[in-house]
Amino acid sequence: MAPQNTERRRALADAAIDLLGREGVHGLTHRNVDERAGLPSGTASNYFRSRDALLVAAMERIAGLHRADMEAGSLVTAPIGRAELVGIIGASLLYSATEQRVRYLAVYELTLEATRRPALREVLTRMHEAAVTMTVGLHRRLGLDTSPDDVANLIVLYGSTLFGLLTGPSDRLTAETAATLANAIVTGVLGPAVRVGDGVS
Amino acid sequence: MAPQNTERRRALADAAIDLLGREGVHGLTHRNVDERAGLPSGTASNYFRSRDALLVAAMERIAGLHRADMEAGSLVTAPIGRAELVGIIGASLLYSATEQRVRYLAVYELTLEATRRPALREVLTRMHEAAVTMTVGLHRRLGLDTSPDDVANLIVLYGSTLFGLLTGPSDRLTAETAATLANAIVTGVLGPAVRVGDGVS
DNA sequence: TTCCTATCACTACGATCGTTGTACGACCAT
DNA sequence: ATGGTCGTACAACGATCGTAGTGATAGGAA
Repeated sequence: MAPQNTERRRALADAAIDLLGREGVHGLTHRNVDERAGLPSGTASNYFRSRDALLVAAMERIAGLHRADMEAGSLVTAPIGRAELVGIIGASLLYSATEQRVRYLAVYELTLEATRRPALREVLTRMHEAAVTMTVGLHRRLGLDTSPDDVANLIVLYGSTLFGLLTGPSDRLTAETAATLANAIVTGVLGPAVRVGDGVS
Repeated sequence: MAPQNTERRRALADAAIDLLGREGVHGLTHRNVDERAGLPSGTASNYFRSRDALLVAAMERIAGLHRADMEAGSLVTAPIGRAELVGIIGASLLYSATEQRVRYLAVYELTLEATRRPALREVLTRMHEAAVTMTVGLHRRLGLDTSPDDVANLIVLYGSTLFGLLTGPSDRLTAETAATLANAIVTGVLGPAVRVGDGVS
């Protein structure tokens, strides 16, 4: 019988995330999760009956953490312009690639794994859709009229860029690089310079 | 003693790549490689004494294939402009994400794994440097004076974007998306097009 | 020919994998 | 207190893992 104890489930999911980010998919085993969480062996296997369930739990936990981070970060309410958007994106890139490095490495491990696991893919898709919705709302609150399509493109490009930042040489992991990339993302998606009727191509 | 038979090594490396792309790092085992290559079990273990060696071999084989593709693709010698560069990059993105999907999924599996394996990381770094050198040469031959730094940025962004394309929903895998992304990459790195009569403030 | 050496197919080993099952203990309604 | 339910700890299963080692064989040197 699968226990419900949510606190312990969370602890196990956190351990799984840590494991994924540090050791990769290949290192994610029930026993390793037990060990990393400091719980008696067999516990993870007890809560998540299959390896698939473990992966899904990790992904869902990350989704929760990501959402919390986004909500905490959306305290900026003043109307902003293009430059400030670039600033926010750049800062977020740097934060995710350094402070939350392990977490987002785990995300990309799971992203790759989702290619072959329908269960994971579904969670990932939902997470992406939620992110788009939230970000559109955020942009509105910031006084930006970015279209949902453009927001989706920004998010995809953001995610891709973060991957590059995480896996690239560590000397590239600077505020400067992040700023440059953020500018490239925004300029690339939204087109040059902010004008009334913005041009896409 | 480790056999040298280069043809068989290549066959095994190809099987490893296929396995990485289709089943992920977790699916790469000596025995699976044997099976996929249609060789008696024990062969892969014979040629590549450790799992690490297998991963490195796969990475190096991909580097070779990638280089070959690049050289084959650089037959375009006429001087080109910004639009044509975008076209080439877009076509390349689409080709890599569809025709060579498995190969490049393998690349990203290895990229993530390189985070934790010095041997792999070194191969990957060399591969990236070679790509920059080659691409700079290609740009020169095409009549473009893109700076090495910009080329490096283009490559990083290209790689990141390809990751996004490979792992995103399959309905995004179109020539149109590829073209849009290619334009975003070029515009983002090289800045907005410098055209006469363009409304750049 | 005969010997030698490199290459090969194949086997063996201990460790660890994912998963399932069972027995103990805490808790709650009665 | 008692009976029953649920969470937990732990053991055990067969399968598969990474790796090392063992003969057999084939082709050139002597």
